Amino acid sequence: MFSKTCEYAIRAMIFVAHKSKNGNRVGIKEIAKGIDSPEHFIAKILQDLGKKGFIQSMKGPNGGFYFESESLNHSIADVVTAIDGDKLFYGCGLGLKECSAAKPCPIHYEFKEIRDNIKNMLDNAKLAQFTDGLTNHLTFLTRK
Amino acid sequence: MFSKTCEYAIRAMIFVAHKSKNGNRVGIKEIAKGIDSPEHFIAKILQDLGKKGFIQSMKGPNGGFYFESESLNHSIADVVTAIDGDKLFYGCGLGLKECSAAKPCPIHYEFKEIRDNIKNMLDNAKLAQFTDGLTNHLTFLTRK
DNA sequence: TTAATAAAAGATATAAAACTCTTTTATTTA
DNA sequence: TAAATAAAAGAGTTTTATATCTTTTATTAA
Repeated sequence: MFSKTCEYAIRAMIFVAHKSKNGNRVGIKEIAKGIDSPEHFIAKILQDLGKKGFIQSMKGPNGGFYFESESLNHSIADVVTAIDGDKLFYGCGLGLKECSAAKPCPIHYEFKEIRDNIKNMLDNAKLAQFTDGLTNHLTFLTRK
Repeated sequence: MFSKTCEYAIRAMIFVAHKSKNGNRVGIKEIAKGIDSPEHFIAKILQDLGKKGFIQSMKGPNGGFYFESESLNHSIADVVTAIDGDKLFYGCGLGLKECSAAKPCPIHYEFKEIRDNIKNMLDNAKLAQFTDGLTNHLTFLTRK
């Protein structure tokens, strides 16, 4: 469904949202460990998301990644779009460049329903809402 | 959602189902043109699906790909599973190896709904049902 | 039974995604 | 202001997916 890069991105964003609740900044090593991802790889991804304004960061001692409160209101769909683009939400299921009600592929209508369903779900999934589950150990981001 | 290989596979299967209705066999060149894919690449894919019993073929003059009637009853889900595996239907949305109600990732329940939805739709989409749309020019497999 | 046809198979090439390593820059604190 | 810290940036490697080219095998029809 998502690229591996995007999976790491979502995991990292939720992890940082969770860990930086109290105003702390979270270092890249802690993030990499916390979501079980290659350190330099997730660093690149977060730098990219940082440039795009989805997450904040600061260099130096006590530096790390964190969220300004507005950023916490971003949705998983925002992250997906930033990393993988919007093909998942608007692209043809069979990969045709042009596919619409005007010139539908064979499974166009079945797919449109699914895509709308996915978009709807991911639009309504805000980063902030996933922190409590982690805090209360009801949900998990690693398998260790 | 699907790999490119899988997109080509679905397009080819529907195309052959459509073209071989009358008992004709469809050559690989015609298929490649008909679904706008690299010839040798789709050949490999169909050979693979042939070995797995999802499509039939015959060599030599008047040879090509075709369907025995039972094969036409296969679903798009069958094709997807044969090519991409069942990660889409059962895998974790965030790529965790182990993710279940017992140890859910943060978005587990939201995702389960979507996955079930996708599986249900693709299970119920049989190859045979997409041929009429092509015959009646209500649906399309290329953009030419 | 030979020539033509078309899929099967094998080997190779290219491109994209995933991942790693090294150097630089910003920030803090002693 | 110097040393330590941690992200940013740049360059490179590895792996996987996608695509191409060549040879072989099965089938048909003349």
